[in-house]
Amino acid sequence: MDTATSRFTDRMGLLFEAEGQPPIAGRIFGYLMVSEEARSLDQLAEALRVSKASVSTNARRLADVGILERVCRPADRHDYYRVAPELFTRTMAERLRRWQRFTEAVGEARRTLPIRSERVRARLRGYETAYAFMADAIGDALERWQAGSAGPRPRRRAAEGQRLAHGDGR
Amino acid sequence: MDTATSRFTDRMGLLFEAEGQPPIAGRIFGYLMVSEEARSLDQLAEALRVSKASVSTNARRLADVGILERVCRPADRHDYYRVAPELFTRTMAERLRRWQRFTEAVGEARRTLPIRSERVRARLRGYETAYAFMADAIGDALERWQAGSAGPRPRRRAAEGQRLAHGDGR
DNA sequence: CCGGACGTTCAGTCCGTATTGAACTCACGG
DNA sequence: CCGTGAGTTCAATACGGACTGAACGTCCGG
Repeated sequence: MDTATSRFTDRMGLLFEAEGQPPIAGRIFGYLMVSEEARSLDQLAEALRVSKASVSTNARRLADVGILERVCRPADRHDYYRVAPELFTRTMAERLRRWQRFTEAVGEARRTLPIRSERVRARLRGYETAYAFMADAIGDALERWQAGSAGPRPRRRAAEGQRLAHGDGR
Repeated sequence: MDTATSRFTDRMGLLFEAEGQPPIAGRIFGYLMVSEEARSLDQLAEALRVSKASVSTNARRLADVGILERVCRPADRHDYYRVAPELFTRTMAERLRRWQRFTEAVGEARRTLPIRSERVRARLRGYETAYAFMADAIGDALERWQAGSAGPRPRRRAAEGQRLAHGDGR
């Protein structure tokens, strides 16, 4: 693996670490992102210089979450992994679930906690509606995206995607 | 602190931990969410049964990130903390930044890595546009929320992509 | 039946980091 | 000037979890 790719995988490892996940998971993910074909556990272990045990557990976990996909080939005893085809919608859905967990916790608190202050009650209600609003918006956007990208081979890139300046943060 | 509230704060601690942040930070946040008034460091330390040192560092960090707000009262040497008034938009903006960091990493990889496969290039482009699209959608929703929360009941489901003027300086 | 090549599991180690008690700084009041 | 009370900083500790090497189970080809 060349040094540029290694830098990229390490960066992904850091991003994953910042999200509370093991760094190796991020590095696996990064490596598979820039891999043409699916990779076996041995390939991953060798490319990332980590034990096969780590690769095994982490890759499986990533597959459980829906970030990776395990693919088996006939007459081949290896397991291969690649980034899930529906990566974007899956991760977005997962993010949505986290927000909903937060919103649930707030809602349950508002309903069950002995809160005397009306101001606090109003505040909690405000959080609930705000986060519900955002979850709603994200759900809508997801649907729009799926509707747009589900069509037969979008020949032109979605114009919306180009509108946000996200580059040159260096 | 009653047991129900304690359960809630612990739950927040777990949620924060799942996000890769110290549990005490989450518990402070949870406790302040259901507090009528701002709380001093001592009050927090006593309510959560943790050292004042932890409360000090964690509360300050939360304030740095914009989740809490430190409020000083005249003729009172205590520091008080409360949840930031703009909590929702702040956390949402932070989340947006994280997505952009990811998108940046992907974009940089696409531009600088020696990728031979055209399929991989296309895949990375796809990620970029997808995540940029979502960031855009979230930005729009945020603006709608901010515009609406000042006025009456912003309850509105956007059926199709509706573009509002971006004022993006904040 | 073997032997080898897989992936998985598990005890052990190592490292980071959350948390703490104590020391420290600083401002104010007397 | 002290002494008190506030927040901060720091060295030490405890804890969790990531990672590993080795053992294990399993399937396949011979």
